[in-house]
Amino acid sequence: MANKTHNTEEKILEAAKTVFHRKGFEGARMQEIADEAGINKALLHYYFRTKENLFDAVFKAAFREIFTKLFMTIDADVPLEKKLKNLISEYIGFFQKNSYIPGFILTEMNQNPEKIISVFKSAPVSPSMVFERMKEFMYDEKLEKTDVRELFINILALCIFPVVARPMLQNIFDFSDEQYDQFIEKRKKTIPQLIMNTIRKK
Amino acid sequence: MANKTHNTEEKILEAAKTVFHRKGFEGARMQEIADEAGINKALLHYYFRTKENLFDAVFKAAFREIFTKLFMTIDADVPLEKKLKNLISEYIGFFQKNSYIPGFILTEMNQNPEKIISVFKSAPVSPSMVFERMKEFMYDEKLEKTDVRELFINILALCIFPVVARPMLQNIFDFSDEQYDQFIEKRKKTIPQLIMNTIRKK
DNA sequence: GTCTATATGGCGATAGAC
DNA sequence: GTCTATCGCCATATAGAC
Repeated sequence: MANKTHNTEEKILEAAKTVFHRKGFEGARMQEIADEAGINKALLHYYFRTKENLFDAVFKAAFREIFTKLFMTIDADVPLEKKLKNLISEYIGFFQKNSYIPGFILTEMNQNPEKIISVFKSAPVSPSMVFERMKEFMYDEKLEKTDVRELFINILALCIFPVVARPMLQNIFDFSDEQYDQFIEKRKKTIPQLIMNTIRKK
Repeated sequence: MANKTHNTEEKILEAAKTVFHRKGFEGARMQEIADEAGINKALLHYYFRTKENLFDAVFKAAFREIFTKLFMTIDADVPLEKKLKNLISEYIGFFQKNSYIPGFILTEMNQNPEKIISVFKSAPVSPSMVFERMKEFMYDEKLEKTDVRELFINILALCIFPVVARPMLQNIFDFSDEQYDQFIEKRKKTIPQLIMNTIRKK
């Protein structure tokens, strides 16, 4: 007979994910997480002992998710232009399904940088690995002299900002949810074009 | 003899700005704000009654600051290419001096979108005014067929993301504070080039 | 207007029964 | 493993003297 450890633990993590993503560490309430999971508050502490432990688990998962995705797409064996297109398109697609993750990471990064950086260093897939992999790949191609760091940041900025600033931007443009989704969808094509413009052999 | 209302009120606002920018609404403590202002906790409530009132004042100020800056630069009477260059360069310069503001706005926007949107609507300088002004201006020029909304978002993304994601990026690239500042400085030139590439008559 | 002292409530965490 | 009840603390907010 299987005990209920895994079931309950996963329910808790799922609930914690929802609440932490929406409210951040300081804003989240253990009671709210318990309600979301359909269990008692004491049980949260039985499984994770402290709010901080629970948060760490959620943050690490979010972090792994977003950078594993980046890594996989960069590592595929296809030509540069195609790869950039895939990278950007799949990355944006990922955000459409996981729109809370980027804001969550940026928020906690700004409010507790030291702690968050320690997560970077211990992570199995680190941002710097992703960046190094990208650098290697870029040097293999004959391209316009390009600062790869700048390229890296530009791609992330163009993909992530529209997701994170969505409440503001949607309001400015007076877009419905559907219209904004379509707008993002269109960027899967326009961002690769914009990026290729900056690195293509003249 | 002037009473001390304005002096004290300004001291409080200045202190609250510092603490809220660093910790966000939930993370900030009234005691910490009082200490920062060199006054007593009870006095905060005498002037602003609730933490929320105090926060609103700070948020509105941050909001006004960032969009007034955008508006001013867009509204200057110079040719397009020059204007874009100024806009981006001055906007980035503004962030170098006010690096907490973008992260602060994004954080609170993600954690309480409804409330934040109400600030947008009541603000004297609204983001949509800035956007409309930019749109008018773009149509006066003969340019590559361009979605002005997309252009607007791209500029904001490229300027703001490196500031907001600084803790992560600085860690990835293993940059010192000075090196990262230089890196941002360089973007005052490269971002306008990149943007002009996308809209210049072919 | 500014302070000290205190009320009030909520939150993370634990004790202990089942 | 899961629950109810409760502790102890800390944060916002108020009362009231000066």
